[in-house]
Amino acid sequence: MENRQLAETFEAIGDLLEIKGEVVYKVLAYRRAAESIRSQSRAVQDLWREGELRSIPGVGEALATKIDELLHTGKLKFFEELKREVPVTLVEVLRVGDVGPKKAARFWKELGVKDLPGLEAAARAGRLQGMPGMGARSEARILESIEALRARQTGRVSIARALPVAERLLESLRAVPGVVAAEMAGSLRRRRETVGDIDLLVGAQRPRDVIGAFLALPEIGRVRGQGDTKASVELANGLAVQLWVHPPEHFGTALQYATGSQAHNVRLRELAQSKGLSLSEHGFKASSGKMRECADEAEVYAVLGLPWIAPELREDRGEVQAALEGHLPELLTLADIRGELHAHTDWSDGSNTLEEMAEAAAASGLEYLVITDHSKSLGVANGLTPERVRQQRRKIEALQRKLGDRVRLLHGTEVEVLADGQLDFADDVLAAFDLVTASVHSSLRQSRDRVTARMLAAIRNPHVDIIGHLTGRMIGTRDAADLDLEAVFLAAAEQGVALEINSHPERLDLNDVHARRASEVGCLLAVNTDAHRPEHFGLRSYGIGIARRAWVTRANVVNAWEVEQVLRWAAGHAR
DNA sequence: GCCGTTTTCGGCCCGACTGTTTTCAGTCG
Repeated sequence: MENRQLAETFEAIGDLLEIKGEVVYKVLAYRRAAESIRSQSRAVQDLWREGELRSIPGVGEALATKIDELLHTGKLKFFEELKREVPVTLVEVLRVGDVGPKKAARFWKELGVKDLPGLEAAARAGRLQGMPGMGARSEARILESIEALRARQTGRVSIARALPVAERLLESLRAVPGVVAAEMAGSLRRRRETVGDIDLLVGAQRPRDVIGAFLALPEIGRVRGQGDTKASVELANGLAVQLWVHPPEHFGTALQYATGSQAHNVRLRELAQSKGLSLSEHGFKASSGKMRECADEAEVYAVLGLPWIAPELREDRGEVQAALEGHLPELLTLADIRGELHAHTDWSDGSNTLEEMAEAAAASGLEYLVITDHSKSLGVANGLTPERVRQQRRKIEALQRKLGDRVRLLHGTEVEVLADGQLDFADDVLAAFDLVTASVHSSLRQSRDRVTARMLAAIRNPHVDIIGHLTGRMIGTRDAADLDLEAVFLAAAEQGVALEINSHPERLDLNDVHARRASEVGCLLAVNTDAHRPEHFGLRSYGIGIARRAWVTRANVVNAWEVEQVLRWAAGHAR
């Protein structure tokens, strides 16, 4: 059983317990454990075999026993009994805005509502209004929320879709009179791979004026709520946006609060309490009632005795402890990247010529570019035969003479790892490349053992330098291949083979949790764009976000090295 | 249900907004 399934089980238990009316701290304990399991860099199943379940934060005696039962039998009696008590389909009702555990429980007990269609039918029939504390407006609001939920399909959107929208909104807000600062916050600022909504924070003396100006923007579709300091809207394009406005004097605490994550904020507030302070978005309140405001975010951390923590780390994955101990990593930045190791041209499935891609690389400030067109078996991508590989090499050499020292071109390949684990080029063909990336594009649904064996075979081929987009997942559309990641990471570390963080926003593969584990066991990484056209070089910032979320530093990122070091490594890491 | 340089028992973050309320519960982030 995978971490994701364990986390989902505990999450469902938390929801059902909450509907049942269990004490809130027990509910929170299940949720915290679920989140902790989700962000575990190792497979819980492995920890279980090693008897290390209790090392997972938030897992105590009771939950360790439950994990043990789940992994032994695939089932959990406690959960099965709970489902007999409370219909598990009620969990979907909680996803409706303005419906929480209390209302869900009452709809169920008093109206017999067991699932989402049941709730909708009850609302349409006017059966919700008239219940204590519920009027016609509450009922209409719930119907609206159900429709919004259906229209959005999945609740989360790609960071690449949300980020440009957020930037345009910030530009509009900065133009509003009285606005002295406007920043994005929330999961967007933390650079999660997908975001549930866009969170924006503005610093201004007269918040109400800013909110009025914001609600008048042409992009706004529907206003979900508004007050003196915050507004919640849905844009015409369906994205949800939240705006907070605070006076500049406490912009720092407000930005810290709005950035989250919630679990990170809870840690900070606990830390504040231990110093006799109460931390909120408005500032630190001493027991005397005296407020200490922070205009700057770094000051918030300083008051707590911490160095500033980069937003990408704020997931309650050990960053507060690391900050307390002075062990925060010096994170990779976009400026650290010197070269691109994975790019395609019209020789295979890219859109542009060698020369156009080389010019674009030079223009974007890259020192070197490795051309890695596909190999012959990837027919849909017009993969290269060995003969075309030789032709391409001559072209690249000629182009290099023309380019001079503006950008260094290297000849590489993205060679297919075939269904049987063989590579798509013979060893003598592979040996002639400057750099070899091996990737899987098909037969991703093979059994765990077979996919893992293919990857291990590729890693152990002495010519392979990098494994491209390891799991093959496409966010929201294709699941990751079932792989023994731990075995792959250990083999890659041993062979000195680098693992790619593919920056394409639909891939982001490795993801943050996996990249962190790979890095922990000593793997080299490469933050590549897999560019198929010049604009794609700009996607690297998304890969950098993942690398930072994975606590990655410059030293073990191959394309942060100078080109000569890359070539020495490519020539010599195999044993 | 978890957890411990205040504790192995008694705590467990903090505030805004909404709707339907004459003072607050529920939801959300």
